[in-house]
Amino acid sequence: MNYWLMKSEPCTFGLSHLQQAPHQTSFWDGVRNYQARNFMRDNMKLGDLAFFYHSNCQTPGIVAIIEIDKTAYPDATAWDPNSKYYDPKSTLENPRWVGVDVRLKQAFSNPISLAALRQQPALDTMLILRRGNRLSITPVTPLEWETVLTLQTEVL
DNA sequence: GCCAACGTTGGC
DNA sequence: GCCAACGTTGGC
Repeated sequence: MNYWLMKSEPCTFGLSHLQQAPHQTSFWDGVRNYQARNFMRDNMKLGDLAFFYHSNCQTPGIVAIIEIDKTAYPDATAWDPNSKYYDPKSTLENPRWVGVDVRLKQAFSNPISLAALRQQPALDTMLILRRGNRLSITPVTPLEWETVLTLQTEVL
């Protein structure tokens, strides 16, 4: 099993959207970066766990744990001319972009802020904390995963 | 709103 | 294949 961190702007798709989705499950669409796509397409397995990270908002940070509910399949928003994710180079025969289904596993009652993550020396290696990193999907090591969990004081 | 850092594009 | 220009990201 693998661990991941998946980043989203809460005004576009945040924890509240996922909580209100049927079965608290949603297609993770709109990824338009090849490296992030390759992680989803090639490495994400059913049952993998990911941190749900809110970016570009008042308090950036990890707000929940989500689980990969369905492995990668074509992202239909790339075919929709009315979508802001439209990409004319993605065809039905040769889809360029993919997404996965994610299911909410645990919403943190106390989200772990970016500032709190930065205070942890053990998390220096986390890609999300690396200077200039912009990848919306990044792998997380088991050690990093456990370290983040220890910061989550609220148990259930 | 600012700006550093990065990815993508396209001319050559 | 190089690289300048441009667009985007995202913390602050």
